[in-house]
Amino acid sequence: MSAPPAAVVTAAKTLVPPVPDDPAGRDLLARFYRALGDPTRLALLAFCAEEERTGNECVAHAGLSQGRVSAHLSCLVSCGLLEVRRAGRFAYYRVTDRRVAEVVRLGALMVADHAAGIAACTRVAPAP
Amino acid sequence: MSAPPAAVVTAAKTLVPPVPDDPAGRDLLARFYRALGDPTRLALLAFCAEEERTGNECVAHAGLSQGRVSAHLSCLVSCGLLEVRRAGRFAYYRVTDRRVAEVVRLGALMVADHAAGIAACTRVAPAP
DNA sequence: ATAGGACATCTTGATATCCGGATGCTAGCC
DNA sequence: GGCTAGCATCCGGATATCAAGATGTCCTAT
Repeated sequence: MSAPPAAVVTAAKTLVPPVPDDPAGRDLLARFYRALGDPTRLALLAFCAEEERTGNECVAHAGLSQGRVSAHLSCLVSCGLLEVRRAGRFAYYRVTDRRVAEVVRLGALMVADHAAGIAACTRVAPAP
Repeated sequence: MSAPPAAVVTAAKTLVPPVPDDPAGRDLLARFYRALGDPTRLALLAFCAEEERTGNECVAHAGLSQGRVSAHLSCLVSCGLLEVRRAGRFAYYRVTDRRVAEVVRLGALMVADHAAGIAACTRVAPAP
């Protein structure tokens, strides 16, 4: 009798990264989700998913101060959720990674099923 | 010529919820991702994905105070990421929704591609 | 009935994150 | 050269979230 197909098992483990075992890896993953955990950034993601947008367009759409929107956009870019293209004095932002839409789609589906509980979750502190 | 298949389009919109237009909906979605945005909760999710775990087992695994771990577990339950089964004085926690694993898998994939940027992202404030 | 274990909740600090507004930097126009 | 527009970054101030430790509640065993 032959040994089990170890190579396949190894490949599966590599292709499907679980929650990391090391604290540093978990912290990175948590940071990634926190980048998605702000309503303004979600609105900007949706806005830049439709088509390429300039910084000023994003400011107008978000309705916040220019400095704050710029910081949000920088966050989204460095976390890999948004891409930026520089041309002259303009910056064009856009969603290019299909996985972003997938993550948002799954999140929206789960929120639809648990809206009441999520709204009630204070995450640790009681309501004032 | 006939009208476009409006029914299909409507169905698609319903089946694939995008980022909500209303601020309240976006806030709910953001809250959901923030539930995933903590290293301790991610560790608990992974722990309870393997098999059913009691509260005390979770406390031992997380290495935090019992009260804190209980609050984290409550958060995960009310956000639909974890399910709880009560039996006597014990509480058994478990991941049952396949979408949880999907969201985590996608997040881990994106983190693998943007680890450096995520680690550098301060989300708004400069490094101390 | 009483004692002890398993969970949930409350209180009190310490941090992280958010915000508007001011300041700085570079590109394009007169 | 001098000016203005588009972005990025810095500066406090307000709020949300996290953590430990104490306290309360319910269940089980003696």
